[in-house]
Amino acid sequence: MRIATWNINGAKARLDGALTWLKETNPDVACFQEIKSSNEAFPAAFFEELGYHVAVHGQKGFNGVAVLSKRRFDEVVVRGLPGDDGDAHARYIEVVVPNGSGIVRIGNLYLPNGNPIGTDRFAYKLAWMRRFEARVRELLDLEEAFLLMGDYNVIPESADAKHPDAWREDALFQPETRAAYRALINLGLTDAVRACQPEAGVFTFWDYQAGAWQKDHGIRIDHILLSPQAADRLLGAGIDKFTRGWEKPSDHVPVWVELQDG
DNA sequence: ATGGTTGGTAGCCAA
Repeated sequence: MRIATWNINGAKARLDGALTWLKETNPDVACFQEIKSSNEAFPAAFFEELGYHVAVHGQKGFNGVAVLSKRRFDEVVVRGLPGDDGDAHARYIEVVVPNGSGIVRIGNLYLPNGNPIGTDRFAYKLAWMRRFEARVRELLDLEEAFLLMGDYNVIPESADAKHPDAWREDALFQPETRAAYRALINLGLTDAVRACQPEAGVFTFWDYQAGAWQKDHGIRIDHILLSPQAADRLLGAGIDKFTRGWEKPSDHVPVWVELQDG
């Protein structure tokens, strides 16, 4: 089964592009981030027409995540990242979908950007990452196949940026940010794209500004992390770079994995 | 060093 993630940067602005991409690549599951839409305003009916079941954790104007699945799923495990009842940002939704005779759990995340550094926004990013690690530890105890995918807003290594020095003062490339991400990997998760495309210069984001796309000034910040049981089933991973060249593109491109059916 | 662009929403914020 193909499972994909895409920061679409606005469900309304990207509706045509998202539908075109779904028809062209036909993922079994698609996770969207930055839908910038309430649950009510999310255009679920258009996706349902393509055969998807839809679960949304929306927020008007900012943030917001959604999961589309061709296989019917009953279980939305959580809406909103656990661990802080005072956090109103819609940045996490977790579902369980069928995979053959088994199941696969999918956490769809939109990790805080955290800029500028030295502000409460950066502190919020790091606190969010600590809460996320706590959730990952709970999931690992279940010893099941799960994927944690989305816009991590983390550049893991220098090889994940065309010009790493341009990001030295950025929240996405701070030592604390990278250490918090590394801590997740060190729990035993597999970075699917790293495993399948270990070369430098594989990017998922190009800024709208300053001709970043034309100059290939990209970064890799959208990731799919696999539990050991999911990694056992990994057949391939890739990036749909072609969408960045479309009319009215998102500044992010989709990332996907192919998993063996269970 | 600055400004460059896009999206959502209503005179700016977030990225």
